[in-house]
Amino acid sequence: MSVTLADVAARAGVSAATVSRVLNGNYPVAGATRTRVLRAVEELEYVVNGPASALAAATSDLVGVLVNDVADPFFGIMASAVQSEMSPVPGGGGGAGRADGPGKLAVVCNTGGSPERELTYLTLLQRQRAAAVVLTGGTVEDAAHTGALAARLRRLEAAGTRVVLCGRPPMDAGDAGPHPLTVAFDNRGGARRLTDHLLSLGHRSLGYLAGPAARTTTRHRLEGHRAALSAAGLGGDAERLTVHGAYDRASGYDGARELLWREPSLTAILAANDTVALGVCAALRERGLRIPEDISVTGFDDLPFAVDAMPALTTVRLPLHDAGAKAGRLALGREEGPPGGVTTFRGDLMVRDSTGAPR
Amino acid sequence: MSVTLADVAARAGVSAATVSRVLNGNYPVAGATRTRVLRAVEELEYVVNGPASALAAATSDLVGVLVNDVADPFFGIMASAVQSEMSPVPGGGGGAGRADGPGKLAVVCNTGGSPERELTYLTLLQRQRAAAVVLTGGTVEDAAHTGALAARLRRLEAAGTRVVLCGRPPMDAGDAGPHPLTVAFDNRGGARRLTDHLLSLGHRSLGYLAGPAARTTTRHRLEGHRAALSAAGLGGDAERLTVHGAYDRASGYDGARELLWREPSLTAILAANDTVALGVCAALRERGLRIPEDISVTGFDDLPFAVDAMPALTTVRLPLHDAGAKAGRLALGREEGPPGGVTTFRGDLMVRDSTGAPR
DNA sequence: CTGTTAGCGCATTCAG
DNA sequence: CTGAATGCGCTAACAG
Repeated sequence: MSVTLADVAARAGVSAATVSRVLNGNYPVAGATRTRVLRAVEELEYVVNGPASALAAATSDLVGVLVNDVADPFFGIMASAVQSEMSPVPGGGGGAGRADGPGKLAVVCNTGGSPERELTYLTLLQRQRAAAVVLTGGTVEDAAHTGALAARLRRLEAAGTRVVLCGRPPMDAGDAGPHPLTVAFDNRGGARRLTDHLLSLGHRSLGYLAGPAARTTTRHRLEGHRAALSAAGLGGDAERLTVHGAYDRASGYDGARELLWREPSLTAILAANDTVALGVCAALRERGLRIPEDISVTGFDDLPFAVDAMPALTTVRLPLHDAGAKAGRLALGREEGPPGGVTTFRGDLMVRDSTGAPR
Repeated sequence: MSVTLADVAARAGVSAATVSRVLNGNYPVAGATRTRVLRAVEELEYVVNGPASALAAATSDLVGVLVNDVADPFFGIMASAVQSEMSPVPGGGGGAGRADGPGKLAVVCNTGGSPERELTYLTLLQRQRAAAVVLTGGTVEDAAHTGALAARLRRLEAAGTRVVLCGRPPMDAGDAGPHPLTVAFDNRGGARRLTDHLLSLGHRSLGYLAGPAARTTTRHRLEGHRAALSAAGLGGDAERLTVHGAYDRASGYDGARELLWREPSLTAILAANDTVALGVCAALRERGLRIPEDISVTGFDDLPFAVDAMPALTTVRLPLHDAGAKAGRLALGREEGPPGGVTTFRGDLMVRDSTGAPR
């Protein structure tokens, strides 16, 4: 049906082994036969059979990238960065031909934030004998899932698949669990700086719109916020002024209304991320409140649209691209991890127009 | 090294073939042995070897989704929709067990808009013997690339891979070329309605910020715009009032400045898409121009952030999710294409606050 | 319903 | 430097 190695070999008048060696370039082959083989490949429009090659070599060139939501730029940017490291010899200028084979195929898989789908994809990737897997974004904090995930990752690593966490806190799976290379964000510190900024502006009544409960990212950002509040002696009301919701615009809209209902004298609302902040702004606008004159609003992540929001959002900038790129390099083994295996990127406060002093 | 089918067979006291049949569920197996096999699979933590299975069965469960930019929600939304159709038995409620196997693995590949990378990925996917390939978004209109692409798609189809175009105009590769199933957007019509809207508001001096030249999407939107202009007898100045740029915010910013330089009396600027429109708004704001009092601005696509822009963007809504979902179903053969093979989605005008009558 | 027998297409020993 | 032989792990005919 399809043209195979043997066909190419016949056409070039050599053995299949030689063709294989030419194609993989990991073995000495005479220049003359080499060009002859390459010509045959061209003429026959031969394309390697990946499965067969993976079976024989016991490895594949697939790298899985798991994201909670491809449609969300937060993940899109990281995924894009991971993938940008997969091309053959990105920086390596010298020499002829490919050095690293034809490059890895980075495949992004959408888990929708569901633990089950995350596990399903990991199984699928393990079945494909993926070369590496990058898990991006926070995860659910649930004993059952954490255990299942740790088990699956252990098996993946045992099967030779490199596992890298990106934008997810380090795993602590006890003694024997896996401790994959990790690229983390300092969500706690970023949130703390954000709240401190508001406090220094004079705000004393702050509402917090948290992400879904039981997610690492949610918890860390909330902890940073609460730490700043406690340090300022404002910890008492924190619980009442926190509302949980999804990481989307609608949650911001609904959450702002709920917060204002609970405490009409709020002078600032901190949103779980930029997208949520947009929803907050919409609700506030609808209510006739001016930002930041009547109430300040903050986001988190500094996605590209944050600067174009109305008004431009004060937020915390996460180096999503850098983190993704580093994760990609770690996944390919192109870069060593630090001693502890964990690299942490800090988030910088970006002060813009959505925050100001309270009236 | 790894546990294989044979190991499971031995543990369950059956033959490898039986285990295979149980796992694939496409052949009758006695209930007793079935459970016995399943238990052995559990105990051994067995995971199918994808490459081996793909080699033997001459098919794989990979579906490739090519996008120009994963970090752009335009593509993220379509990719997410395609993938949402891949899960096992999405609607099929009845019965026990999976009906369709463990579901296809949709893999998103980032071409960065580069024709070469597009071809590279198609080769990679062909090598993986992908079950289907979905090409999203517009493409470069260049004889060389079009030819190479048509050739590669023909080979893919010959190799049994289903090819679907999504958000890309139908291919016309002459007689023998491939005519893949297509889900297209009526970019021309949408652009025309947008310009007509502005004209009916009274605008007579309109600037157009086009996307990269030689791209189908760019050309179609521009054609729609020009058609509306010509119908109103305003075609003469069109060339001078058109600036090309990338589909990003920076191009909007630079382009708006260029247009205003060329023609300070402009009362409206149409951007190639929403992201570009954000850049336009930023440039205008910087110049002290009010939107829409001094100048109207429009986007295209109606991405989620369009409604939260400053001011809310008048734009054309493209049913990105629906289109992606349909493409996914076509790719899986779950749905038949229409007679001609081409489904066209129209774009609806969304009038918001960024457009108004000229002074 | 189940076991046996052959390959799928390629990478890799081992000789030459 | 090159060819011949072997097996990767699984599925798909065939028989039973």
